[in-house]
Amino acid sequence: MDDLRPTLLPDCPPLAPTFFERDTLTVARELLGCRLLRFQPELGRWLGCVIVETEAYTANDPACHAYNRKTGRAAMLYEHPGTAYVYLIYGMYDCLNVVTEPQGTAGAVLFRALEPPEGLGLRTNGPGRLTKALKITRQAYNGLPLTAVESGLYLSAGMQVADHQVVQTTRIGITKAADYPWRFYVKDNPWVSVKAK
DNA sequence: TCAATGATTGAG
DNA sequence: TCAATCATTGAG
Repeated sequence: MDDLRPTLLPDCPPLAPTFFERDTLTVARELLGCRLLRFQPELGRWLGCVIVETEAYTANDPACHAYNRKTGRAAMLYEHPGTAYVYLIYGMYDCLNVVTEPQGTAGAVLFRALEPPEGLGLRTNGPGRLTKALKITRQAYNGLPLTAVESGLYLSAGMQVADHQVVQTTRIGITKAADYPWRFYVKDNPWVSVKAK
C-alpha cells in the first residue's frame, strides 16, 4: 500500500542546473526564499524548508576549499552546477553546499540556515544543525545532483525575497577573507543563525 | 569560555 | 610522516 518512492510534488519542480551555472554571489542571493526539499523514507513523504541564510565561496576566495588549487575534497567544487558538496567540519559536523559556476570553475553556496515547517521540532538554524536535522551526510549526499527529485534532496523555487528584506554582510567562522560581505540572510527571520552587528 | 573530534593540508 | 588548521556546536 505505502509507496516509499520519492514522488514529485506538482507545485515544486526542481530548479534547473542553469540556475546554478551563474555568478556565485548571484546564486547565493537568489537562493534566499527558495525551498530545500527532503524526502523522508521512514515517513514516505517530502519535507520542505525555506532557505533563509547562505554564504558564497569562489575560486579566487582565500576562504574557499578550492582556493588556487584543485585537489582532494575540493575537486567537487569544479563539478556540474547544482551538484551537492557536503564536507565534514571540526571533525563532527557535515555542511551542505551547492556547486555553482560552469563546470570547470570552482564555486559553491553554503546553506547556513533554513526555516522548517512548524511543529516538527527541527533545529535548522546553523550549517551543522540543518544537516543533522535533515539527516544529510557526506557519505550519502556528496556529489548528488540537487536538481533531481531522484536524489531525495533537491532545490525548488519558492517565494521571492525583496531586496529590502535581504541583509548582505560578512561570513561567519572564517579567518581568511573575513571582510568579504558574501553572506546573505532574510532580515528579521528568527531562524537566521547569527545576526549582523 | 572552551573542549570535542577527524579529514585535509602543508611543512619537514 | 605529523602537527596545525578548520565555512561548528553544546556544555559548563
